[in-house]
Amino acid sequence: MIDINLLRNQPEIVKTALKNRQKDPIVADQVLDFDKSRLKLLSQVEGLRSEQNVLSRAFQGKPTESQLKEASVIKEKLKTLEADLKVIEDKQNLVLEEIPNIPSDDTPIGKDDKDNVVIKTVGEPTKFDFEPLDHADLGEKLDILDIKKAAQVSGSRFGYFKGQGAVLEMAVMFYAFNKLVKKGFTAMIPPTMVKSEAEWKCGYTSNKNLMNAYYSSPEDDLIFISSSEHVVVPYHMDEILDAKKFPIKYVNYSPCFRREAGTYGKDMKGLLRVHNFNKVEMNIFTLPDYKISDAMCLEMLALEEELMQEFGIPYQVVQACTGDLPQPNRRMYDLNSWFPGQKAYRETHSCSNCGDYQSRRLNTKVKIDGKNELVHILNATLITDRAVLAIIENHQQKDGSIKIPKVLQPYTNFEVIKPI
RNA sequence: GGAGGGGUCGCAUAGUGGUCUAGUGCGCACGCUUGGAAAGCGUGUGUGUCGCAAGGCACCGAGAGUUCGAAUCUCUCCCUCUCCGCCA
Repeated sequence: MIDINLLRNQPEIVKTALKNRQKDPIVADQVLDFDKSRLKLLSQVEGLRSEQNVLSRAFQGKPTESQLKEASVIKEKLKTLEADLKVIEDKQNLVLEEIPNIPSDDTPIGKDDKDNVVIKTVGEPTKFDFEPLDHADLGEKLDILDIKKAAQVSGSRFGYFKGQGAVLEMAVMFYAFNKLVKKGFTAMIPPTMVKSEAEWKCGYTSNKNLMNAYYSSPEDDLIFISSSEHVVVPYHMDEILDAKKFPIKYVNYSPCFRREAGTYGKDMKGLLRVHNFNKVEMNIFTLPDYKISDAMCLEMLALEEELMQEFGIPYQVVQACTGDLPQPNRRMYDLNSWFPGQKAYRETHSCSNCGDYQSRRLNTKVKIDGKNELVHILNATLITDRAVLAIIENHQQKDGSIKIPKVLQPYTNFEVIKPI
């Protein structure tokens, strides 16, 4: 949620942001209108409550008839005014929640992901002296991925990692996880279901379309996480953190669940777009200073890059434009890896600074010079299944085998996946 | 899933309808005292919100209700502890 004071004091900033993010700026005025009437009502209600309190304190023992009468009058007035206030508060919040975060100044302005800007290309698309296969074909030939069986058992957009494929998956996850633990991140394996309230505080579900993106169990009021961010970021809700311990860095491993509603027909071959995948994620809490948190965002990006370089995957770094920015983000980079089977760069990572957009509702603060300030919160992919697919495609050999990157070999205990 | 106990200011506790504008202890901060420290003594000590300010309002797990008035009574929910059941 954005700061209502920003909207009150500098509405133009919010309106420009809305425009750039392809939203109707009228919501800014709607909130301000509600805010005006709300404050008016609020001062009336508080005035009445004050009268009520004064009167109540004057009662010693039993109140007299006339005192009771006076109190009843106040009570009746309060009843209607409080109801009005509640209605207008709810209305205001509903619209306010829809306003996304203000993009950073250097975020390119654009309509959708087509306007994202490539800021870096590392390596060249892998060259082969044969026609490379995609991971689905390779996976079937080598018996390391089973998509057909998964379709029978669980439906479309699921997969089995099998045999050496399963070992490779675990090796990639654990290598990445351990790498950050060695760099001082706190390791986390969080719950994979979250109460709707905590999910709401993360700021994604105020965009109503997003509820469609999640699996949920309404009778239990639980939502399956689409990323460990949704349970690790609320880990510090309603806390005042110790400034001396900043930045607070977590590396989390978890399965992730996404309905992928509205993506019918897209990426139907292979396991690039699945309902259920594994991910190692970074979540960082920094002091509330964009200089600090934006620098941290770049540090996370560097870690993503380091890993992909170790795995020998060519990639591009893309800066998301205003139209492609998720609701809580002020800035986002995507890392797109080369997939020889598709002859295309595909998104494997993202890296975001959400500023105080999430901490405002989560009520996660830090005491600075005696004042409590909302912290900045960042999230970034370290590695997912998609990177495993990229390894499979980029390291395929003419004889149909797959070479395992050196850094992973101590974790897989094999150097190559050979055809059966 | 069943039975019972409990959730109060950083921590521990008191509080069972008006004296709670939440007391006390610990912790913390500052001061006095001291050669210095400890002890002792004194003062202070949360969050949010409205307001230029003075100050007001709200917050005792969350929400609703009863009442002139709720930490206190009622209802629903959440969390937690103990026991039983089930179970990796």
